[in-house]
Amino acid sequence: MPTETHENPAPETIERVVREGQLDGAIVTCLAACEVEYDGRSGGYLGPGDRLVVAKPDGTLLVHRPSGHQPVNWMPGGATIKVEEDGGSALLYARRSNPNEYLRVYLHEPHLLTRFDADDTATYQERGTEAEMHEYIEQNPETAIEDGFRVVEHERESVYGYIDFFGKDAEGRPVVVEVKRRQATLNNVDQLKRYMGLYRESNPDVRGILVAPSASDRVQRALRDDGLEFVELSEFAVETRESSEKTLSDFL
Amino acid sequence: MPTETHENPAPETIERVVREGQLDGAIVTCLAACEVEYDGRSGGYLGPGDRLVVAKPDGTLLVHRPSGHQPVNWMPGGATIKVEEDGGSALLYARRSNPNEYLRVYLHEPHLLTRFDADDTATYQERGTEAEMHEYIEQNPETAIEDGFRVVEHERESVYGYIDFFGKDAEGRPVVVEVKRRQATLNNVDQLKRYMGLYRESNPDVRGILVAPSASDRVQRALRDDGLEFVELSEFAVETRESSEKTLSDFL
DNA sequence: GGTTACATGTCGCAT
DNA sequence: ATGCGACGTGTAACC
Repeated sequence: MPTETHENPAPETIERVVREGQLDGAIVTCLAACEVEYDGRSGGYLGPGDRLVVAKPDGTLLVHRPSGHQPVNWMPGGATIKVEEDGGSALLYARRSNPNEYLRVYLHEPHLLTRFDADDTATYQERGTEAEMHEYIEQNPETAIEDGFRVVEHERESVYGYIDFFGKDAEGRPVVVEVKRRQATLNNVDQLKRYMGLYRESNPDVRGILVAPSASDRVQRALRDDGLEFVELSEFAVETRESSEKTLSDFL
Repeated sequence: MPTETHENPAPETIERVVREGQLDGAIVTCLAACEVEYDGRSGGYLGPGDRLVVAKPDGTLLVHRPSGHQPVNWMPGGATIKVEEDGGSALLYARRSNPNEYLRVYLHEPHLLTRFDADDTATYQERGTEAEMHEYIEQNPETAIEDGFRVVEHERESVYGYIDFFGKDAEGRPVVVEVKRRQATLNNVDQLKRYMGLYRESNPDVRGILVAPSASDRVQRALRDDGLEFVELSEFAVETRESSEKTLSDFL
């Protein structure tokens, strides 16, 4: 049994289990009434309440409330986690530098402490990233962008940042392409405009294309107003994707 | 005791505890060897391994590996969580629409199942947000920005969104101020440029200032290239903030 | 370690 | 519901 549980653990038990867990590579969780205090890039205080506290062996510390996707407080991996005594109860204390931050969890009523010697070597396989879109464009430039388009350079570095694709159209005009995997935003238009600034001065003929599965009217209008273009790559839209209810075997 | 634990729970137990937890507002966690499958905005597959699975009563489902701040897979709040039977073992199934997504967690070896009737009504109190920086600028415009600067309008609404500060300099020229609480990015430059576009047409004299604790050379150059300015507000840099090691009493 | 840009970002707010 | 910007964003890639 790779798990270990302690009901209503004493402060010394919490101290020992957390310390050993950090050393042995085990996940330690605590279901507890607690109070939380954070200071660093920002600062915050959370009054008493019941939460799930998770201490991972890489120094990650999470405090989860009964609702919400995100932890209300946390410390990213790399922090050092310790347990101190605070007036008869245990205090989880995580600290890191760069930036200098700390998180304190006062475990007023630790109901359940668990240790899990988790062994997890699998690598996560991901689909549908922007990288896949890039690959598709690189291998099907004419289908993806337009007839006669060819890629000259992928991920071109410039003074203003990285350009997704730099290419030429059928008539030899230079084309700057910015790719987004989600519906395009005004920020994305700005980003393309920023890159355009590099080329328009020396060559007013340069074209700029924003490639995305969709774009709002406002974005499409902003593009037109600046002489830029939008190419809809609907193959990568989420909505239109068949929700095929794959089963596990499809992934193997 | 607001917690309940089940060692090596049977699929029916998992089904019951998760279902009841969702109804009663309890956090249910499971330490288990599992396999995970996700499809929606992106897609992914994670082979067998030991993880911490958390089901919150608001529909949040989290799968945490032994390291890393973020869950490897998740479903945000609002999803419906169910447990199905899959060849003798339990399958946690979360689904939501808009966007259409699902997450499946095949609990091959559920070591420990816990239920926590968490009662958490405290509100999180935050300090050090961008709002504080705005307050500082509003109350110390000349120290923060430059001699003779005065705020005409805070959070001015424009066609393109809200401008942090609209003001006048010592010579009466209009000034658009964009405030960032972290090191400025190229995106922030873009944003300021977008706002500037509104005013430059009618008044080419208008100045644009990006205020942030720091900015890279490239960002400063991008600003200069567009006739914009950078003001370093180092008072709000995290590094220089004294890490004063407050205690709990300081917050009360 | 710094800079840059992506992310299943999530979250909150305003239309 | 959708659009838009902030976030203690985290995270990887590149230098």
